[in-house]
Amino acid sequence: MRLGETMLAEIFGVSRTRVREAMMKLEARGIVHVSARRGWFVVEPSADDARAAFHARKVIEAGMLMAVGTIPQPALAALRAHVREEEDIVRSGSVHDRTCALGDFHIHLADALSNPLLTEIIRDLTARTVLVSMLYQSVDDAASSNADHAAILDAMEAGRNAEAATLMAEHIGRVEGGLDLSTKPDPLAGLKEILSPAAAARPSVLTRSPS
Amino acid sequence: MRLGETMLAEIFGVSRTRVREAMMKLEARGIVHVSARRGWFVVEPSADDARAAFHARKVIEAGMLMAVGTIPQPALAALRAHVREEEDIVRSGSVHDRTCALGDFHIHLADALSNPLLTEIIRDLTARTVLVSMLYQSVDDAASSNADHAAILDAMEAGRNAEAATLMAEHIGRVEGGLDLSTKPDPLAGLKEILSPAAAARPSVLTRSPS
DNA sequence: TCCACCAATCTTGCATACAAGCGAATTGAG
DNA sequence: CTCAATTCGCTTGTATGCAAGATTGGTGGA
Repeated sequence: MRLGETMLAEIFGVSRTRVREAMMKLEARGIVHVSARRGWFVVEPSADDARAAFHARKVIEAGMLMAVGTIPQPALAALRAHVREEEDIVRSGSVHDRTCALGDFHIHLADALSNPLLTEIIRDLTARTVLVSMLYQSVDDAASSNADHAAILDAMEAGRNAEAATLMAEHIGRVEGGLDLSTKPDPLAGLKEILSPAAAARPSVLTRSPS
Repeated sequence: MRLGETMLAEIFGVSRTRVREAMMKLEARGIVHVSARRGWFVVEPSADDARAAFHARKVIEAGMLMAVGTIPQPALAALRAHVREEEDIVRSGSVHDRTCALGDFHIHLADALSNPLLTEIIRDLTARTVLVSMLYQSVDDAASSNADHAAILDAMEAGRNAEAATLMAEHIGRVEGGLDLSTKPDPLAGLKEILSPAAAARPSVLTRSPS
């Protein structure tokens, strides 16, 4: 999926300079990469890259849950509200909406439990794994993920943070397990929907750039 | 500490375009920031930023040790060699060499235990906390840090990963505790030495850019 | 008919030129 | 003497121009 500088410059009505800047920012976040004198491409993570991203998420998100002390009541309530909203979207939303809602849970969790720095790291890692899911034709068992989120939140509300951490690691492992990392990726499987203009009109914390 | 584009362009014999690109890469990694039409500056993390960076390191590095299974013998041997080298440098090296050697331990550890993605994240976070240490006049108890590293490695060699994780969290907490986060930072405390040409001649995994 | 080679075209990489804005120094008034 | 306002210079922000390289289409030969 090639992203030509000139093309993007025309689409957005800016000069190539600004397009290049934006691309290099995205490159630093691991979303696109540049092939010398050939152009910019949305990254197509290898199976190893995919495993690395899921492993990093397990380590960081479980570590975060282990490290946190008591969680403020309002934060728990906000997360519970998100999970409930998630449930609705899983039932009736589009693939894109489901993907965003499920990803947002992890980011909101990080935001509630930790600091902006870790949240940003988790945001980029989540975006990476979402990309992987698109590439490797995930089974996309959204209902199961939603149930996992609810269970994690249950443990947190009960003050069993260690259990929540274990559940989180298992949950991320389950998402990874739903992928077929043995076959070659299908380059354009679901990317078009994720990156479509219609999708851009419904922003998510996943696609929002760090402030 | 201002970094003029023109000045850097002359020093490195390239055009401002390339300097700007490099600066924006560094900005994405949280090393420098740009003030509109005033120039680029090495970041001066606030006390809150400093705490966030140490917290993130605790979560990630402890989480990594918790998640790892059995560690290959050669990796342990390499780490042991590093700790011994570290001991020599702590005894006889300059402040700069000590800082780099102590930081390198964490990066080599990540490299041995985990994947390139996590290693890169930890590298940037470590660079950030080193910057903080320079700014906030750390007590710089290098010998104590070296002993901590040895103890962490002891636990790993004995297969007590959970204990290693705890020790790591305590170690990072100790480094953080050695800082005086209540006073205003001294902008140029030790930065000049770290960023000096002489220092650049002795590269470290800390300063090396991600490949 | 198929393959190899060559040229034309398109793309990025990099430097330079111009515009816009912030800051410091100077000048004037109180 | 002090303080404020204005102007000048230096810095970044942005666009454009040119060169190097890769890809693709065409052509010639086997």
